[in-house]
Amino acid sequence: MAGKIALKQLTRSDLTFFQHQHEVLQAGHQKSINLNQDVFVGALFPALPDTPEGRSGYLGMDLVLLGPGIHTALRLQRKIVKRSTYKNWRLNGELVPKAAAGARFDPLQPGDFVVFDFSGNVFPTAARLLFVAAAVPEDATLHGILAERLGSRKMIPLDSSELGSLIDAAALPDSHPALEFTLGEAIEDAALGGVAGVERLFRRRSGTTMDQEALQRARLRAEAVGREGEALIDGWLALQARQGVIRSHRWVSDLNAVAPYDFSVEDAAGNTIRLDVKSTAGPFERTLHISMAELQEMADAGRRYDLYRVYALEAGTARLRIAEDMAGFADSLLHTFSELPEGVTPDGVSISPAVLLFGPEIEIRLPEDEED
DNA sequence: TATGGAGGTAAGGATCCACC
DNA sequence: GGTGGATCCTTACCTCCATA
Repeated sequence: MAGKIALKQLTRSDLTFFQHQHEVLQAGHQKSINLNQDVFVGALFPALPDTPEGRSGYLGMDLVLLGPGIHTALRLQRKIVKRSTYKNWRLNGELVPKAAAGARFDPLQPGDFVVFDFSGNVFPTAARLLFVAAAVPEDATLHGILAERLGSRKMIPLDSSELGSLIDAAALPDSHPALEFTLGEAIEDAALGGVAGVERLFRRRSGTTMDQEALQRARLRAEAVGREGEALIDGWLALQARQGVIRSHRWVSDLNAVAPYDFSVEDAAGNTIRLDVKSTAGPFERTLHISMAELQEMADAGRRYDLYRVYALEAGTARLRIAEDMAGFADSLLHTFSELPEGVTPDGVSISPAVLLFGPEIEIRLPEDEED
């Protein structure tokens, strides 16, 4: 996940977000977690006040709650609101009921931590929340490290690499949900069949039931991202056709899921180009995977085959870089594979985008009527 | 040191819903 | 329909801190 990350120390009133603490702490009627202005808007979403969503003061939100300690993810729908009279945005809506959460959040006390990982570039559309409680033995080391990092401040932004370093330093047990933050890229890679991701997970994790759940979530997410990326390119190509940049296009994989390419495009000169879309919500550099069938199709010298790298993908927006005419590259790989012993055939390859010749970045932002 | 902005807390009003 | 409790939302006020 290419998230915007923040670390916050929980106050008494923040903990009223949970039914148990709301009853026990008697910390007022507020049922929300305060999102400090300087971090939530200033550091993470500076353009938010200028968006219709920001002006509406209402952001619907899918939440995945992780921790404290070792628990499976709890999914909820809540909202982040800011009325005109509010000073801060607040994660609000409804407290987390005991019926849904059991006793897992009961150990949380004022002074404990929550790590927010928001999805969304301009405004948040979803978030993962990792709760870290001093009273939970599995969290104790990480709690100390986060306390030292936060110092006297109440809420700070973090980048993913720094969060990864903090979590690594805590030497958490293999099944701790915080590892989803450091191993998210590896999980996505493994879900797509990447060898590097599998190796990294194998080194760090021990195949618990939580791993299966995380992997399944990553697989479903990767599929959804792939589909969303193709839909976005479909809309973008339609726009290109209307502007006369291309004559027409056809979304082939929408009709035939096993097709070795995603789109067939007729350019302005009437040439047919096949193209495959590789999408990620993460950064451009994330490893991409090409199947053997796609490689063979690429190597067909009679027709141009382009690779579309869609990244930083989120609702209706993404960035795109295009590697044109992959035939030579695919041909060289297939030549290498021909040296393998008879009866041995690779299923596909994992490729760092750095080894391909990509064109400049194109920002894709479709008008609302182009989405879907 | 004064001031203003932001964070945290708590009081009270509005609304919903179960029960009679 | 009336009543009362639970829940949710709004707002006021206190405290802290950065800045001039």
